[in-house]
Amino acid sequence: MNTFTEENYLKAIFHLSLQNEYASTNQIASSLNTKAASVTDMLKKLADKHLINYTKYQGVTLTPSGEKIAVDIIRKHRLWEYFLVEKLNFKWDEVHDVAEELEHISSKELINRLDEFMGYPKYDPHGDPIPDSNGLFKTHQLKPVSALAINENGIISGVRDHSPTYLQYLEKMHLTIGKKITIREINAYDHSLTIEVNDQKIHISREVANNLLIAI
Amino acid sequence: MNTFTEENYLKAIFHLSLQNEYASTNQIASSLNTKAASVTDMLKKLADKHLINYTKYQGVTLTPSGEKIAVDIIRKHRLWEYFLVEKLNFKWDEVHDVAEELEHISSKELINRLDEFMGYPKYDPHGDPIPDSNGLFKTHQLKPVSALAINENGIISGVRDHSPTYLQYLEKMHLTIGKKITIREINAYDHSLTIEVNDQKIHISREVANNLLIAI
DNA sequence: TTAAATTTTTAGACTAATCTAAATTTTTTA
DNA sequence: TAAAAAATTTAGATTAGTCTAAAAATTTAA
Repeated sequence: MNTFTEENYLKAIFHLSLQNEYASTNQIASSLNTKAASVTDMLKKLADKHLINYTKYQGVTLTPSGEKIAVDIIRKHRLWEYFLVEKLNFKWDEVHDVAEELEHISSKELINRLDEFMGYPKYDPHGDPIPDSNGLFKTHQLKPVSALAINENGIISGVRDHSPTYLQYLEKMHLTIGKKITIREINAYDHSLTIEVNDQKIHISREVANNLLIAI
Repeated sequence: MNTFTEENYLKAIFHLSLQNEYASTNQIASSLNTKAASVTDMLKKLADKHLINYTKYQGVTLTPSGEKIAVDIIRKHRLWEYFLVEKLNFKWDEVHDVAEELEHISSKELINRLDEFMGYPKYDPHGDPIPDSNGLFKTHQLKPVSALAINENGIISGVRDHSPTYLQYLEKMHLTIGKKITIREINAYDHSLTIEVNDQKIHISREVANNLLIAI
């Protein structure tokens, strides 16, 4: 079994590798709020355990066994988030920190029964796909709202920013997972948008549109 | 916030103090599967934090703030056990180890919502009382089945041994929480008993009867 | 009531994870 | 393409929790 800290490193490397194909020491340090020197130490340890591919100064990728552990943690994180929202009435902006703790509970039996209890959900409250017990999950194709043209429409299916402030803002604007939106106007100067949701026109900035994702 | 280890020490001291009024270094060591020297170190640390009353060589008791933390952990442990059995269909002999992990999840919000979700249960699957969010709980009066006389009856309300083997045995004999039993025969030689449950006579040893508790 | 047995504490060491400061390597840029 | 900047690693400490072995205190029992 691995420590919580090792699990957090593997998870961070997994997420960073999705964007960049490999993770650098500084990226890992900043995503874990730690220092580069601490990261180097841990990378050596994870490499000794054959969980990452590591060459000094060259960044790291996960080995298959490292990836398995990371995906397992992500499965647990997302299932717990679903549980918190669907069963305990948490808001989608309140679940992250609690799930960060719950994801380290080790029992496989627990997580599989929780999955069953909830009816094998496919997506968490933020639209992120939940890996099944074999670690398999669809990476559904998404694009930002800012990539849509006038009069195009789409279903809100994910977010690129998981911060409470952003999620609270979306909630207030009724821009939640599953909602259908249509682009009505695009401001040529600042790229802000007027969009239609629930038959109402609302105005959102480019920044907001960039972080809001639509199913392709 | 305290570490998992500190929480486990406080919980162990709480449980030992119920039986003995104070906890000794060796008792703590054996209940935590660690060595006396390690316990002494930790006792100093907990005393510095004013969570225990500690005088060298004299054993320890919890201070009010130490007890509050211990009761909080016990509340979480028992609520999670209830959840595992009632919602996720775990057996009563399968929940202990998972609850040992879950009890350290820190969110108060989580545990209070879980409590609400389950309808504020008063007892866990083994009959132990669940403290409420203020740390209050009834210590209901219980006595072992071995203290009953012939033809006396009672409702099974708790166990003194929480080991999986014992719980599995009780389950097999239908000696579960809430069942009504009547004493029919007491063997003068080995103090084993013939008791009636579900209109069936079964035979149990003195040891089994000693660890099975009846409401007074 | 003193010697033996038991319990507890101290001393000193080890591991995991972290840090700062300094050294080294890689990347950028002029 | 060499000097400057940035990124990364090494060196040496620190903290939490643990251990073994030895010393000290308490309890038991002859």
